[in-house]
Amino acid sequence: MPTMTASQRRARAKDEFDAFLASCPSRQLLDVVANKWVCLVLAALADGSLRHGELRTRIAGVSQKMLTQTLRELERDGLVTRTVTASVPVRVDYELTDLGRDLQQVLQGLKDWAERNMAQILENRAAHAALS
Amino acid sequence: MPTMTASQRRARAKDEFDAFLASCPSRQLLDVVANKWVCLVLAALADGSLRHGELRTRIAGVSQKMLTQTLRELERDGLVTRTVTASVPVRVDYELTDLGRDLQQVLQGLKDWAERNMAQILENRAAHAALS
DNA sequence: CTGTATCCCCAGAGATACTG
DNA sequence: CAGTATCTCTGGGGATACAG
Repeated sequence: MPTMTASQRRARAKDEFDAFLASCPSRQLLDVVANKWVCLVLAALADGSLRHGELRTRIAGVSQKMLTQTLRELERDGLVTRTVTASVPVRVDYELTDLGRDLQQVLQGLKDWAERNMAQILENRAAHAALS
Repeated sequence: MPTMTASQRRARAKDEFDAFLASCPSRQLLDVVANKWVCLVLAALADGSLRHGELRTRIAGVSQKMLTQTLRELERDGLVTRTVTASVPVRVDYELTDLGRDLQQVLQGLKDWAERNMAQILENRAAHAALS
């Protein structure tokens, strides 16, 4: 029964391959931090806990949906804590855990690099566009 | 003429807002490095130049299309150089520029962090899943 | 070997409206 | 205020075929 066998084999191979990839630590971290909003939330929380609404204000451009979604991920991964204060209205604070703060330090390195070298990159980009 | 005015205002506001955001250096860098393939290519080139095909082999899972596309971006931004050796068959080598090497150093910090702490994150994730 | 051109699909992200 | 639930739609990215 050759029908579909080729594509099935490919699908199978791909699955095994994906499983292999999924076991690489740095790729796993990439899946977490190679995400705009994750980086921005961690940066926003760098200097203290913030409420949901404060985060929304600080991180210009984030939709309410993406913010909540990102916070859920970070909470699940033990990078931020979520504290609910039962009052009216409800108050929810988010704060970096030790692990989260540690990761943020590393990300801060990236931010510093950006501030030092982004201009150069833009310059290269412009030069490249000019002669093309 | 109130018709469409509200949505037009919103669209206008969004454009201005996007323009504002686009001027932030760290966000600009995020647009570059918050990309799986960019990180992986830079990592692959960390210890020397590689040919197109070698990159393809080293970076498991990258499609030919995404590899070329990523390399074009990196070249445009002055992070890698592309050297064509006219022969049969053609040989093309890619190598980090000084700027690219510098950025890679910072990214390496992320990789190191991943190797140290990814297990902890996975543990947190599992614990969180267990009690939900 | 290296790279371009096409087609196509679906996950991701925004918009909107509603609940505790 | 904080969060959930849907709907929609685009564009990123894989597969494929072809070219220098």
